[in-house]
Amino acid sequence: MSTRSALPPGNRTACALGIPCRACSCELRLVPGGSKRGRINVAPGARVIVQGRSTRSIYTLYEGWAARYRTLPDGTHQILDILLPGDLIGLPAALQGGAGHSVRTLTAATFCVLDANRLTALLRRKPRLAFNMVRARVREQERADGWLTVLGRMGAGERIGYLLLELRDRLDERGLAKGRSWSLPLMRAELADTLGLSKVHVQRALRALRDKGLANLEGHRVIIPNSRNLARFSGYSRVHSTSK
Amino acid sequence: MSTRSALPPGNRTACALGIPCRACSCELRLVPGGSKRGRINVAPGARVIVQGRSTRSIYTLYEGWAARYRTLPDGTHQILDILLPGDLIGLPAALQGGAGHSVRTLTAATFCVLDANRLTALLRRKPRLAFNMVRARVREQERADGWLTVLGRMGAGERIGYLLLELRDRLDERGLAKGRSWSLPLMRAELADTLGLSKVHVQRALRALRDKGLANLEGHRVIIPNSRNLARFSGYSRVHSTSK
DNA sequence: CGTGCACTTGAAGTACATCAACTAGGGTGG
DNA sequence: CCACCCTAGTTGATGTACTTCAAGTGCACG
Repeated sequence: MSTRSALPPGNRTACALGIPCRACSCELRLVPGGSKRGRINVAPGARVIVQGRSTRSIYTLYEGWAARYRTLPDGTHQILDILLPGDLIGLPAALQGGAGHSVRTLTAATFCVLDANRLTALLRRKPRLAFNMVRARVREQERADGWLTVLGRMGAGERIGYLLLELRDRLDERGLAKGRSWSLPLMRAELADTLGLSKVHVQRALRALRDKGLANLEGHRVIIPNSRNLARFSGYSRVHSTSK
Repeated sequence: MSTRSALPPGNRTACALGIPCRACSCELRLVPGGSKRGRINVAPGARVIVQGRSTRSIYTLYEGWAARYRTLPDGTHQILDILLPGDLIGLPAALQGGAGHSVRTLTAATFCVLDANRLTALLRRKPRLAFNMVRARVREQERADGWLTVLGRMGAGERIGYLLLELRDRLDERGLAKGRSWSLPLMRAELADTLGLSKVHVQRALRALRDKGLANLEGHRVIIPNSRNLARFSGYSRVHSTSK
């Protein structure tokens, strides 16, 4: 657990609820009537949210990586989003009594647990909090729009480049980017399920990217020699984090 | 304009803001400090929101169809969503000072215009309104998740079936579905841009669907002989509208 | 020292895109 | 009225990006 980096204290931009944080990204104790329940540690591969089931808790990811995904009738998966420290988890499962997706950890992880009822009550009473959450949801939709475009219109190499650059920027916003080489705890199959490709073809596209000198993924270590080149190639452009 | 159907008065489920409606789906005059500005009529093909530009207004579509889409550097398009009467338009352009997409009308259309500043002020003061909007955004994300899965994992025929069924259900929620035959004001090129396919291949997949007796799209008239069959084929399942 | 799993590479099939030709309405000017 | 064009739709032929099946490698763990 110590090798993975948790969200640095005091990071507001990454906080899913837009609330000033001290000890942790979801420090709801700072809010009157706060609803924090505590933290839980979870092994890699554990399912935190199960497709179709409702929950009485909402989570924020504090440390480690997770994936939000949908399982199809034929048993295949589509990963809808890679979740990083600071991300909010379980809003639909709590608000709508069941989500159309599951969430499972990709690494060992720590979650902050919030009481769903108390959070929704809080949302009703605190317009500022709800407003921040609307803004956060709008921003998430913009990100989803990007992925719709990627899956609808781009080839395998572009998809991989887009994913790598977006992950790097999201890590960077959270103060978790180390430089031009960083660790990506995703297996080939999980990359494939994210990108809408087969495992085999992900492999070939990775090799092509390496041959072109655009990106290098050996083992689980990412090296992007020139991110501007890769951005141009893959059509990625950073979306500014809504300041404040 | 008279042939297109507007949102029936009093329809709450389809109201983008979750507010009881009387004369119109976005009747913000019912809310204290309401921010309605009036309506505008727009010709088919007009751009209401332009990618990258901010707006001082937010809109709801009152009558007609529109498309939310992203333009790529090479000039191609990806349609991110088909907008129907009752849908909210321009939240990112107003809240974030610029959206990553454009919106253009597919038919002649009428929009209700809201003042963005006054709406955001309202959101800050009225937690109930903001809470409703969070719920609406969460539901929209679930819908976007479905499309991510469709584009990532499904073939051409399934994509078309999914689109037709989802549109029918969304029209139905709004009281605009007429029966088993209805009008779809989308050209082949727009279908292609929605589905992440080429115009030509959309054509072939349509023919295959007709040959299988699953769906019939002649001109701009849709006939689905047995929607359960089509739903099974295309992996579509209706998401219940959040009651209340 | 096998046994299993992630990864890698090769060969063959399929679903899609692209290019190109043709058809059918719908408007316009003569 | 017809000759004209313009655009949306349709169909055929060919190319390509991706999938699937299959075999083999390297490493971790008993």
